[in-house]
Amino acid sequence: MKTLPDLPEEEYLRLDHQVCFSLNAASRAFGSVYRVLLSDLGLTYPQYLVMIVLWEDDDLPVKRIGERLRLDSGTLSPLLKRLESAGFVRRERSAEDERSVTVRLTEAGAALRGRALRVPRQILAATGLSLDEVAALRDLLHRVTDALDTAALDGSPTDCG
Amino acid sequence: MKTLPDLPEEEYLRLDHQVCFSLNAASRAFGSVYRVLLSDLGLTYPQYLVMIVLWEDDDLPVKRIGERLRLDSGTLSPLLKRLESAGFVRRERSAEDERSVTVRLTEAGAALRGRALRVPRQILAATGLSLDEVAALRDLLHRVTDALDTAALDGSPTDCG
DNA sequence: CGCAATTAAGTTGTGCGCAATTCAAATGGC
DNA sequence: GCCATTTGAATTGCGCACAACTTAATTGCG
Repeated sequence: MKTLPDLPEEEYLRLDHQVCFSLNAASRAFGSVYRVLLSDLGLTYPQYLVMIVLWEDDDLPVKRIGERLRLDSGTLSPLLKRLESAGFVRRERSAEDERSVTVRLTEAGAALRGRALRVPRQILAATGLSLDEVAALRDLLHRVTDALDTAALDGSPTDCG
Repeated sequence: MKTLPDLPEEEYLRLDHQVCFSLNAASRAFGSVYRVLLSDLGLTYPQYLVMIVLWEDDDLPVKRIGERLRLDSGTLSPLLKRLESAGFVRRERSAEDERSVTVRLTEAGAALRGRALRVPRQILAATGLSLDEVAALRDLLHRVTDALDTAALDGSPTDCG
């Protein structure tokens, strides 16, 4: 199984060939559009993601939220504090396990969902993609993410050659 | 021309359906792998991108670098300062236009390219994608980015309905 | 020419993302 | 039961991304 042809390394180093850069650029382009749509709701995009998780499944420990979003407490702790002071969630120490902090929607947080419902369609429209293309893109990205995670875990210098 | 079928808004709000999240996750997965590879060179990923631009085309004003990477001076100014104090670039006011600052590789910066040549292949290998798949992904991402940029410029609430 | 508008960098402030560390609570081996 | 280990959050520190603003140089209109 051969994945890498014998092209000069020079070629691969060009900016135009960097997938990661395209990915990065796309991610930031999304950011601009989301920023406009979400400013109405008083949310940043990462905060919106946390709210989506809670709208699907309320009353979660920080740990679980982090697992779903691939974020650690270093990112989530301050973010959740901001969501709390915005009045969208409440945080309380778990009774069974005093180490754990449970995050729960407030009424305002739950109510916000209604106003958020229109966002995904607007975003989808802004991408100019069909639903099939979106699905294809998502699957491709999942594959890449999994592969990269594996490579990172192996810590291997991915011996190629 | 119909791009959006009549599914309940609820469906679209699920985390699994958010392309942007997949994109985000992929971007961060790339980050972990790049971090390991680039720490050898003493570069962060955004710094690496700036170096790629300069390796392709040395002696550029900050403005041009920003255009290629979609970054503004608020991001580039401190980043370039760090590259300068790392000894990889030099910054000097342009003679013809005193407003402009020209960025130029030092010998160390130019020499670094040799050690960076192996990075793209390692990254490509880590993605587990074929060259064709990479190209397809890149094209799809470019399309999305362009569409999102247009939507952002229009500032339109992307009337869908 | 003279002055308003534009342009290029830089600065400030906010919020992420992540590594590294700290602390307290829980767990497991003996 | 006791103590080392592990675990969940929080904190600290650094770098990036971006909005908003500042400053200084240039352009262009009258």
